Amino acid sequence: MIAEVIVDIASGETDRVFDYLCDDGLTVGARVLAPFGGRTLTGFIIRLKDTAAYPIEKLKKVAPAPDELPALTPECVELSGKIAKRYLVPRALALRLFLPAEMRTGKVRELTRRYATLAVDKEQWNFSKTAKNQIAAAEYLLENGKTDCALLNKLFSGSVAALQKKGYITITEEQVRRDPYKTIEETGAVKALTAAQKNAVQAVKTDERTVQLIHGVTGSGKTEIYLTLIADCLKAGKSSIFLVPEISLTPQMLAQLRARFGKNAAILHSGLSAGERFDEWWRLRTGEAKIAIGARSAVFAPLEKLGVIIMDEEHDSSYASETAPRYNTFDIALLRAKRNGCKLVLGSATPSVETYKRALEGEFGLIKLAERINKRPLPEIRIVDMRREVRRGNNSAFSFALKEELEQTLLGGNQAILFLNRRGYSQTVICKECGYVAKCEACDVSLTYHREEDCLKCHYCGAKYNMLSGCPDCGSKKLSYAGTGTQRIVSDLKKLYPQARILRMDNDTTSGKEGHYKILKEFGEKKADILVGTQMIAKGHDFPSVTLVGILDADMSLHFNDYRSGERTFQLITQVAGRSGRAEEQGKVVLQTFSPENDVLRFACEYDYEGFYKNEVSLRQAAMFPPFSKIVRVLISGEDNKKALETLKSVYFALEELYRENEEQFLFFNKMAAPIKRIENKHRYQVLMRIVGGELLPKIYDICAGERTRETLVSVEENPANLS
DNA sequence: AGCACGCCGACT
DNA sequence: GTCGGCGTGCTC
Repeated sequence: MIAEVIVDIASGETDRVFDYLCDDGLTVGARVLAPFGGRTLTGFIIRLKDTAAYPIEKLKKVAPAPDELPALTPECVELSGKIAKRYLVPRALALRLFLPAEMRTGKVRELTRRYATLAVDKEQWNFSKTAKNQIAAAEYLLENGKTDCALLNKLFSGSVAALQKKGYITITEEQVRRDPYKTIEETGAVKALTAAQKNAVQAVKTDERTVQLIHGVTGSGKTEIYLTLIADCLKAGKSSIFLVPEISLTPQMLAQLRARFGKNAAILHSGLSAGERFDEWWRLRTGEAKIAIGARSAVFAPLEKLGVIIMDEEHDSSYASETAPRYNTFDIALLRAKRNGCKLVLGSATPSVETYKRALEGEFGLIKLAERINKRPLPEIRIVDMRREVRRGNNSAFSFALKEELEQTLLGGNQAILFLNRRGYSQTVICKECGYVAKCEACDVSLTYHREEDCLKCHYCGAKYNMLSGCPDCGSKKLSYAGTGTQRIVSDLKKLYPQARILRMDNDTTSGKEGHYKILKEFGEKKADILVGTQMIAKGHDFPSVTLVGILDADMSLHFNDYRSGERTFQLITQVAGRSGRAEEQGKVVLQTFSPENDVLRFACEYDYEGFYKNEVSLRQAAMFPPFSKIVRVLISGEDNKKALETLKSVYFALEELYRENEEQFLFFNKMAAPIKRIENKHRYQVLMRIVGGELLPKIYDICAGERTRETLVSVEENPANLS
């Protein structure tokens, strides 16, 4: 047999099929050891055939890798091809997505355990009278049968070796899976579904459209719908993928899944040890577990016969990959759903504008859950005008109203969360007196302050503006272009409330994966009164004692230099508000802003998604931003600046031809340095386009695929989540 | 990605 | 005269 093999080297030069001889019995998707230019590499069989295009006498032979099954399913192999093409990455890189990283390094192996079985009948026993432990161990084996050697040694102080030496027992080795759930308490019984939930389940199953969007307010019981869908698949012998945002993989959720599905569920998350992740992956691959739960990478779970794919919190930005291949979880999920003939269920209280539009237009099924399960009202959101605070002489980060509420909360023995919205390094210029925000004249997107050039830039068209010396609207000199950090907030709070216990959670305080969890746990155990943090505290845990949420600077998100800033802000406020008042007591939210009249904030305060959507969609249409157009960014990066520039020029000229021929489909077309000019010593340039209609995209991909060189990377992104 | 092959400057 | 710099090409 001849095997087409992709060698596991992520480079353009080796990114092609190599033919090898192979023994029968090897299948597509199997990992192999391939002799390649003097060394031996791991490779993947992507096709089997009888004849080779390459001279047959020059073919070398692959050896099978020691896997218990072919590492990849045929579906994975197929999908990797599409991913490589779509995201312009070497096939090897696309294939790697489907394997746990641990498998490539080879450092982690299957765990085996030794078991002892009695080999001699009791009549033939001939122990010395002093060997009390050996006799006891033998008796134990007689009674209990096959026993773990480690246990036997523990019970009868190291008698295994002696028994083995004398031939009384035989030792067998068996593979065991590591158990990552030791610390998870199983809670949460199966709850009866409400009529609305039953209808939703039914609608998902009967509607013929592949994608189904469940739009349900916070607390409308979406999780129970997901679990029912998964349980039904399991009954039918089918598997499921349950995708959740990065941090939402909370202990509560894990406990529920564990209680409901036991060992049928495999959890893939970053908190697992390498060995655990490896074993969980294999449990899915062998079919021991039929449910994969995890963040975006779980969309690559090696499951066959998929019955449903669920994407909870569909709008969450963590579903977009930030490293090559920069895939969109939704796109991959849709490919898999179509190929498996199963449903892709999206769920959110605040769907992304794009998704909701497609649902309204009938492309996706739309299921609405308007009522909360417990019928309790959502917390009241109170807008505080920070301009007035400044005029009244309050220059601190806390409004009078917030301070009042904080005092009430502390007095009542409850907890508060203060939310600070600092995003990356981007800085927006805002007038502290009138709320004016510097925006691009051409794009209607907030400008970003660049310190090194002391200027303002638009990240969508590259336009440069001089830094303002005062507010163009009111003339005030009180311009602010830096948000207050969490550290500063905490020290101010300590001065205000010396007796309060305060926890801080941001990138600095949460070292490692355990960091988040530890801080949240402490707060959950009421070891602190106030939690101060960035967006990472917006999702996740339920804190029953939290009755106050303060959003300190809603503007930071509102005026972020992204056309989706309104959408993000609405989502954020809804999510953060959901943290307040989870138990008996009614929760409150104080929202501080310099733009209190802003539509997005108004709609968010009333939990009016429909209103927000209508408003947002008309804005997007007027400005011709997605979903009415597509932003396409071609990013060119390379260590050698000269070569990167050469590639940029070459890409630009090739694309320019396309632009000239189809000018009516382009709203914008230009080349520029990327907003972050260098990352990891790689110089970055981009060609930015805004196009209407989808016909040009494949051509853009084709052009860019041909421009990849040895030293420069070319990637294409559609509606990138950020333009850094 | 690596490794070999191959063509030009500073040394025992 | 050689040792070694890393530019270019190849790996089934």
